[in-house]
Amino acid sequence: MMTGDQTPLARLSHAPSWLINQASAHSHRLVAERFAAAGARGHHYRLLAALAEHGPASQAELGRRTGIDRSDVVAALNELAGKDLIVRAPDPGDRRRNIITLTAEGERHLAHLEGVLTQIQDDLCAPLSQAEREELVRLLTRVVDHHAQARTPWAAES
Amino acid sequence: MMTGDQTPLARLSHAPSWLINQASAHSHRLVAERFAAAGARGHHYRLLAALAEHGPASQAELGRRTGIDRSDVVAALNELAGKDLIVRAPDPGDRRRNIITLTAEGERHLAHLEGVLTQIQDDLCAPLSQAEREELVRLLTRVVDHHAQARTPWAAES
DNA sequence: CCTATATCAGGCTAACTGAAATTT
DNA sequence: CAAATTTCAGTTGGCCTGATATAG
Repeated sequence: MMTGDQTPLARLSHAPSWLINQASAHSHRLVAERFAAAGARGHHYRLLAALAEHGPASQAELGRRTGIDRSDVVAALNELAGKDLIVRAPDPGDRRRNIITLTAEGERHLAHLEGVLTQIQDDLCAPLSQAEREELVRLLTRVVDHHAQARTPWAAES
Repeated sequence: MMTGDQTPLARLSHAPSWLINQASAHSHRLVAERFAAAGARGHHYRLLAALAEHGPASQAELGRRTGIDRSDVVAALNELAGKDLIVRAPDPGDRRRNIITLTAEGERHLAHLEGVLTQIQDDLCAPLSQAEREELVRLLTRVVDHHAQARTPWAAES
């Protein structure tokens, strides 16, 4: 005892990069826990959502849409295919590619995960008002877009 | 060709948890790159900063201050001790503990890392005005505090 | 010849768990 | 006895590189 001083670092705790990392750690834990309870993991949701939103695609396309690395796309799709949530089929028009398609079961699973994610957002942003949540989204979007653009010049805006 | 659709997911891209993770990934990469160039890593800075700010402490105390896991504190302190940036000494008043102290070289190294971190913050928040940066810090602080408190009730406010 | 795709093998950091030995 | 501290061994997820075979 005699410590008593458990306040997090004063200077560090005002640093955006520290705050973002801390917030990310909490978000990450929430996502991991809740998705694990639903039998999924972060990458699974991203891939299913990308398929639902923009339709069937090659694996490379999915990687671009979701920001998931090509290697991890392969592994995650293996798991999703093992649960019959997606189907891999060769592209007749370009035999290098696999066309990935959502199955009916994949759509059901995705719908379930959407609900889980909504709850996660709500818990994560619990201390913020609706207006503040929107402001947070707006600010983070600017930051993320700025750096995403710097890293992937091919992803130029429309 | 014919893909053209490289827009990130519309729904997902408005989700706070996704944005926070993306922002964290960018921040993480910046920190890793810049700190690696300075011969350090994320945990090193946090530990050195905690020592500078609140003075010498046991390893468990450092873990609480910085949010770094007990196991990782051990490993990071080993590396810092190997560079003579900190000193481990047994606590005469409680022989379970090590008292960790910054060396003069550790203070110099920390000062250097502070500069590196300042630059990182600036690059990370480049697209935001000063007022927006403060707002971002304010919002994230609320979120982080809320979840930190839920997880570590021992860290009650003063 | 150069590029794109899918795949595999593996590295690295961060977050974490479990267990042990020691001390309080 | 229970609890705290340090330490080690090991897992997991996410991000990443490099190499390969195949196809455009």
